[in-house]
Amino acid sequence: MSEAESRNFIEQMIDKDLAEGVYDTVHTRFPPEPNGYLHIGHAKSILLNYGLAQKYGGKFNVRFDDTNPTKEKEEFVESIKADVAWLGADWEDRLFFASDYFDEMYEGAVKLIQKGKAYVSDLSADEIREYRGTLTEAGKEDPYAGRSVEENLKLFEEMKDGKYADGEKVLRARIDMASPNINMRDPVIYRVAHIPHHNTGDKWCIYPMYDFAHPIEDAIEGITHSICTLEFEDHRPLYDWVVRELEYPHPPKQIEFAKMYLTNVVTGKRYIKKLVEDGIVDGWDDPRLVSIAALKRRGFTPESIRMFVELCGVSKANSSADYAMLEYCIREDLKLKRPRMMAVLDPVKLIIDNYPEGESEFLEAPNNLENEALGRRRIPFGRELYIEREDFLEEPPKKYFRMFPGNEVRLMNAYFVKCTGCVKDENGVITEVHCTYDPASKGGNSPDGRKVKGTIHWVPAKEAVKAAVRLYENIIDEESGVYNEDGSLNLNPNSLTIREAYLEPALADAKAYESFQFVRNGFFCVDCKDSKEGAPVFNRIVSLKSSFVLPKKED
RNA sequence: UGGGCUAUCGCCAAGCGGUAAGGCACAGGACUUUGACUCCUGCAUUCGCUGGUUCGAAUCCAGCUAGCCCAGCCA
Repeated sequence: MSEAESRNFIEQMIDKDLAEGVYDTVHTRFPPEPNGYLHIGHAKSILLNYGLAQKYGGKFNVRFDDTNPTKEKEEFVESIKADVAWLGADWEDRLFFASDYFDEMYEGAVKLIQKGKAYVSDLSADEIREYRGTLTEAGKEDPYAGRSVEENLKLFEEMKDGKYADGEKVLRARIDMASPNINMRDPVIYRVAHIPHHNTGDKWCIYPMYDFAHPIEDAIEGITHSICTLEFEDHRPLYDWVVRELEYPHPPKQIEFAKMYLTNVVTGKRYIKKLVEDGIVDGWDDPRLVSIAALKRRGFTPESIRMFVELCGVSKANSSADYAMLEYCIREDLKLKRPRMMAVLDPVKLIIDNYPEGESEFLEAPNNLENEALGRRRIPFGRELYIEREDFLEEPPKKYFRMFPGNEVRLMNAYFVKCTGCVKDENGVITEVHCTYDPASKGGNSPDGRKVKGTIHWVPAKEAVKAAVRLYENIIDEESGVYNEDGSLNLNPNSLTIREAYLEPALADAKAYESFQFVRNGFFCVDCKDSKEGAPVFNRIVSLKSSFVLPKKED
């Protein structure tokens, strides 16, 4: 890393801190609230924090920010752990819960009260809102702000002991009711909630608010750079206030960056919930979604997501990356490390008229031309094959290099064949394509050196295995954007196509999570949920780029 | 409308007073047992706008404009 590579703004800030001796190490964290599934946006935060720790030889924690038991669930703790681990962000032995620090947070609150920096208020939620003022008007002092330290101490302890009902009393930080920053107008830092907590059970009936808890969590863990998203910028003065008033010796520093999502994807919890409830998707891990679990099931690799995050960069400008960038990353990752097999998604029979009836043979083929380490395979070959329906055209347009009467093409890894015609049924649908082959061209090259322009893939008719193959498109209709005028989602009715495809026999035993490149049809992954032993179901991860498009028919 | 933040190619994004990196996308061309991959080539006289400072500005200053965030006892 001796190159003068450009550093993002966070790295520049860290460099400065290190150079000035503000910190002598880098310690980051990923602090999810266990209230839902992680998605691609979280992946950015995870990999950013983890990557920074790696880059600077520091540490990375995972910490569940579970300060609000009304929203959190144990099941999300497990799914989040699985997703972070899958992405490769290693927290080693540093997996924490904010709720483990409730004692220290309580002591912190007491300390603030003792310093006269916090007070118990009896105002209702509505009254607090009224007293807070508006964006343009200053707030008014809380009528309970004048309570003595002793009284506040006593009241706060009683809150802890369960003497008050939910909402009856709160603890507020005494800062500045006239601050232009609304977050500084005596924010509530503790509330009463008689709800069992997934981690602490019913030990507590008061819970700290994010703004008070988060800086303490960071300080306790020795976090140096607390990286969060832009909407917390206005909270930074409060963050700094807490670590200052609580007198932490090495206060952490909050740095904000812009979240970045993909264009035309849905990440909102309530929308996804509705898609699941309406049966439009088959769960939070439906391959059309961009939750980490969905991306994994679709066949994306951690490497591809890492590449994507790096490619996108980090900044403070709100932005939305093209889905094409993600697609590029997964193609890039998979193209050299996955076998390339032949699969026919829309089959039509090809009959080689001069191939002896009843005979067959095995042909050898490399699993990946550019990567010999992936080995070779043997494919059965015979008189009858299946080819892609679009690979034969009775009347080809210009620059069409595949099958048409009189044209010679190569059957990939097999022989040169010359198209002789086709057979149609009473409706004019092509049922068979006929050709003759050149036995001398075995392997795909003719000894006389003649060339063909087109190479097409095929599978043997008898030995081919049938399998369900699912093709995906964006679940959102891209033309009209994500939302309809009424706020509902603008769905693409063609987001899922299921095909009964013919595959090379070798593909019959593919295991869940295994992925392949189907020649010309894209990258596919064996679905981990719907596949059964010997009956894989394939999800298309991404298609291949194609510069050949049939000209549109003119009416 | 108070406060905070942002604005550089269709999409990301470098740039930090010395005369616009890179990637994706796109378009040409070469190569090819995947019309894929790979390889070349092209793609902002211009940095939201307007003024100012300067020999010199995307970078500094002033004033506009647009977008995002904040009035949870959510995070």
